[in-house]
Amino acid sequence: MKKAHVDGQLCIGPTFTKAEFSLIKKNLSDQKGLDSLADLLAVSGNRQRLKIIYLLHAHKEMCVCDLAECLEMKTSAVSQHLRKLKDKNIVRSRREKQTIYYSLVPNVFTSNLRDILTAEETKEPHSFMYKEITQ
Amino acid sequence: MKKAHVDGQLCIGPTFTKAEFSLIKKNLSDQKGLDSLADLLAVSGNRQRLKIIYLLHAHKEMCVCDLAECLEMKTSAVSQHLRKLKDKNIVRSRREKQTIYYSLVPNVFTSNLRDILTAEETKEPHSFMYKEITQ
DNA sequence: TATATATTTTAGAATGTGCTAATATAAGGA
DNA sequence: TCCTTATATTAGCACATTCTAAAATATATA
Repeated sequence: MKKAHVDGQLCIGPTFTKAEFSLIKKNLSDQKGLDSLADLLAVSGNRQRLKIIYLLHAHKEMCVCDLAECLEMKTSAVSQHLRKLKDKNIVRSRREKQTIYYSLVPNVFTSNLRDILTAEETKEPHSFMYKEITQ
Repeated sequence: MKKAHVDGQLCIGPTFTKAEFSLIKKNLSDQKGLDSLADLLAVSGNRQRLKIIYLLHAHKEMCVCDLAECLEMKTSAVSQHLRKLKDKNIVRSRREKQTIYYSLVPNVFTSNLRDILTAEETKEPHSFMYKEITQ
């Protein structure tokens, strides 16, 4: 089984053949959802935005200035975070008079997030995340 | 039910009382795992790093230059991504001669990621992420 | 209409991230 | 030992992100 030289760099370790690399690369580029998933994770993976997600998870819906008060942030900053969450279909909004209420969109991604948040609640810090599965 | 003025800003919409805000803020700061979870999501929420996670999910273990070849990146860049993933206990490494093999750490977080990646595989792009749950 | 409340948008500054190129470290083999 | 391979580290640049402050927009009410 002949090993493939990596393009610019030298690397002839105990790896894959050129044909195998081609297959792996093809399969990788076929996973069209990966980039979208990365974007969803990135938008959720901000401390303030995850707190927003948590608050909406815990309170069903909240307006911008409620969130600003809870997070001790300017409404302007909260609004910018909410726009990013809305762009990724993580939250939605409804208007009632001047007030705009935000809530989590019930989709597969937020449902996974809710599961993680529920499991995390009332637990020791980090216990959920870092506990290794030994099987 | 008297409404609370939000600190610097004016906001007396149909929101919570000061006492309720206190409780919500206290509960929020009690959720010690939120920041760690945000950090995990942020590290996973990078397109190249998620591809690394996907490749390790699909191939059990790979060395740095295998990953570099598949991702068409410099080994240096891959190595920097791997360090971030290792810092968050998402991947681990083992040495065999000069070669260092990386694999996913089997913990609750990576197990959730694997579930999402498995569900995403063989599906239409975006179908998994954006399909709304109507119940 | 004028004024107040609620939210959004924008510009700009500070900070963070991800890459390249160069260098360093580590292990194997001549 | 010297040279090659494999990986890691560092500095520095380009670009992205997040905040503040100010202005804009939208709605409600006197």
